[in-house]
Amino acid sequence: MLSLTEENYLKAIFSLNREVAESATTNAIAEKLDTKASSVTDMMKRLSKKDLVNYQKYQAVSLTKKGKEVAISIIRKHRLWELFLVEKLHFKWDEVHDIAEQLEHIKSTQLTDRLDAFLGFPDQDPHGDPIPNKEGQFPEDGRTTLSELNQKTSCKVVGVKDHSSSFLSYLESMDIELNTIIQIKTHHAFDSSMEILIEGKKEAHISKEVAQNLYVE
Amino acid sequence: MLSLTEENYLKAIFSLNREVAESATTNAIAEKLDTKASSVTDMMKRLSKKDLVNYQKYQAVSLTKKGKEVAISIIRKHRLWELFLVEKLHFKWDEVHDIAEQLEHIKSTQLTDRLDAFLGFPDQDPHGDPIPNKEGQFPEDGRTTLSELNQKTSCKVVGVKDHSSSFLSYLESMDIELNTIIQIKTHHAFDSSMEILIEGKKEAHISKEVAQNLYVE
DNA sequence: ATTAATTTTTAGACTACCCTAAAAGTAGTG
DNA sequence: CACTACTTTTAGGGTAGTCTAAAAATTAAT
Ligand SMILES: [Mn+2]
Ligand SMILES: [Mn+2]
Ligand SMILES: [Mn+2]
Ligand SMILES: [Mn+2]
Repeated sequence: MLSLTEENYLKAIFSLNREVAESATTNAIAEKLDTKASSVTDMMKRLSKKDLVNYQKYQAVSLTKKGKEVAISIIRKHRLWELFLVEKLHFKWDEVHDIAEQLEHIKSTQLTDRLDAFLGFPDQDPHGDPIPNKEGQFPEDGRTTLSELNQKTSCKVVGVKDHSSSFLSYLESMDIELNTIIQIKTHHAFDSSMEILIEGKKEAHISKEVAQNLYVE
Repeated sequence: MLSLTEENYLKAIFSLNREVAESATTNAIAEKLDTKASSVTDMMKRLSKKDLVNYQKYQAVSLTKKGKEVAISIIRKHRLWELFLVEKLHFKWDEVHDIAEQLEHIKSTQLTDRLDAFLGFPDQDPHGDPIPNKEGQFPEDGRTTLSELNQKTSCKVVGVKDHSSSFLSYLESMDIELNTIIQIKTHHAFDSSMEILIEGKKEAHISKEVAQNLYVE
């Protein structure tokens, strides 16, 4: 049985290596988990002994098959709980992450699977992130960001890339949420910023950074 | 912020003192939490320093106001989650306790209150136990056990006193569950056992112990 | 009132996890 | 190749929580 701490390390390594291969270095992991490099080294030795990570001194670490399975199951639980909180308990999408950080560690396969069924076997969480199924497979995700679209096109918000509370509440303040319709009026070439129309009502100017972090279709 | 371990100690002390006053001795607590007396002594010192228990060497321990509040909030969460598991995720009543033991430690007042609302502000868990409200008050509970009733009377099962998995699955095997109708045919005086009719269909003989652990009305 | 049995506490040690400071390894630069 | 900057590991120590074995206190019995 793994501890909450071990599970968090595995999840951190998984997400680092998902973004950029070979990027799960001691320092990167420490940063992500808000701990110190020496603590990471310590933990890598223990996880390695349990055959959860491939660790060699001074080298970036990777997950073993077993480690990957655990990480994915934590992510699955995290996202299912987030969806539950939003859909059933009416939380807003920027309020659920911290609670899900706790709920993701509840150990009961039955519970996870029944929650999955209760939610109708969803394949996206409230932030538009893919929810892996019982077998650990991620649903296909051919998502486009707003920044990839041309002028005069119209689209619907289906997710965010950046999940930070600051970004989410910025969106909230702009009245942008899941399923909001956005029309691109102008796409400035020089700084990639945009003039947009939100829900056909409100005009706004958004920066390149914002456009790159909004998934649309 | 309290640790899971501290919370479990508080809950154990609360339930010991609920049943019999002055009964939260070092040994009793150790037994309840499946640990050793020396560990309990150690923890009592720490909880005492945090003003959660009143502890004096060699004496039974009691909870302070603060300690009682924490214990009740854990119990509230435990019972709300149990009800959620049964009502919404269709678990059986003998399957939910262990999962609720984990869920009761999730820290978010908002979550608890919204779960409460989602379930319609219930005042009983799936085992018929009272669920304290947001203010920590237990709903009035004037429950009767089957053993208190006379011959030729009829009643409905509304809860159990003993929550052990073994008792619950014994009931399951007898087709006795929440809301089952039971008619008492004979109440033997010498051993307090009973001949009963379950749901008007099935006859059965039950012992005093069973009758004393079934709440009915 | 002694002695015996039982309960509780202390002493000392262990694991998981974390930290700081110092040592060692790796990489980049002239 | 030597020097520097940076990363990682080691050494040593801290806290929370646990355990066993022994000492001390309490309770029960003679
Ligand atoms: Mn999240
Ligand atoms: Mn986590
Ligand atoms: Mn329970
Ligand atoms: Mn518990």
